[in-house]
Amino acid sequence: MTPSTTRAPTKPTGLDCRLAVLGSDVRLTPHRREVFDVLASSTDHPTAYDILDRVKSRSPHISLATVYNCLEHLTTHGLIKLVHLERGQSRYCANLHEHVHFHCETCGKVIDAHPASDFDPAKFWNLPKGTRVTRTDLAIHGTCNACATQS
Amino acid sequence: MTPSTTRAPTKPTGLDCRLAVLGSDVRLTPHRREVFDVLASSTDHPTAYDILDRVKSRSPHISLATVYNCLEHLTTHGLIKLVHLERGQSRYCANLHEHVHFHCETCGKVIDAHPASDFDPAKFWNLPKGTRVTRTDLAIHGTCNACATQS
DNA sequence: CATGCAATTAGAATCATTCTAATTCTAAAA
DNA sequence: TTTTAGAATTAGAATGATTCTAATTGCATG
Repeated sequence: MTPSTTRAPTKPTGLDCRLAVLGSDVRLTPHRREVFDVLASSTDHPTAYDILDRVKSRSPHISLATVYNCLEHLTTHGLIKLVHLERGQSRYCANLHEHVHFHCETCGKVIDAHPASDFDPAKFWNLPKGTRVTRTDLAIHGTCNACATQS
Repeated sequence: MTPSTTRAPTKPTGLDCRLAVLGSDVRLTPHRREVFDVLASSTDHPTAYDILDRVKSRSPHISLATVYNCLEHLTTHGLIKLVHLERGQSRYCANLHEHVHFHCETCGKVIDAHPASDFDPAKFWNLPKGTRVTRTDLAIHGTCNACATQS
């Protein structure tokens, strides 16, 4: 597949779903919609494999490659967030509210935590002059209540 | 190699180097020492491959497996820190002072930023009751001054 | 209804890391 | 001082996660 010319993506019409985010128009094919819905209804920060498993109940023939493609598309269009807490599989998150991730190092659970007050972490650190900040990722590692009490 | 009994690690003596960190005594073999020294004199948050390249100038026969082993040992003993900013290779950091990582999404550079005032990020977030925090990782993503000005 | 590109797919390829089994080294026991 | 047990190191295989490739399918426009 070596296209000789490039053309703007087909405009979304008909069966396509659309979602307006950050002022841009994101085209959602059925698969992309399903991947997004699965993630939006998950609170456990699933991996690509987890998402494949869950989407399969509705679309049994979807492939891992398509899940990765959809996740990539959704991420670059700002509909979901990619989370890197440790080595190995990336995790995904559809919570677009300002939040941080608490990661339990015992059971591996990831919990969203929301700010107690409005707060810009970037203000607290001496960043070099001229630095432009686009996003901050705060990961808090430790032991969750369940693991802490049963030990 | 299937040891029938387990014995406490050999006590460091003679040629072994030692470093007292966080109250524990960390045994440093020559390779571990070299890996640590390379990292301590680097400010660019090198990957395991980067470290292998740099250590090779002193120990041409060191293997990637040994570099990983040394990094693992140094990490679990608190002498260095593991940094996950994006997909792919992990990065390592010997700066044990409280700091965060600024990651330039254009050139990939990683810059340490130190706190402007004393600050506990965990205080600003509503963590579930009973949560124990062991460490926090703050990654700030954006564009560094050099990349911002030349675009 | 034909055309062209986007989306999807299966499977191969790549990349990062960990594992395995053999070898070497070192410190303490004999 | 020699022996010896286990730790460290090694090369290369294996695994796991992700990306790439090439072929196919689906859809919207001409």
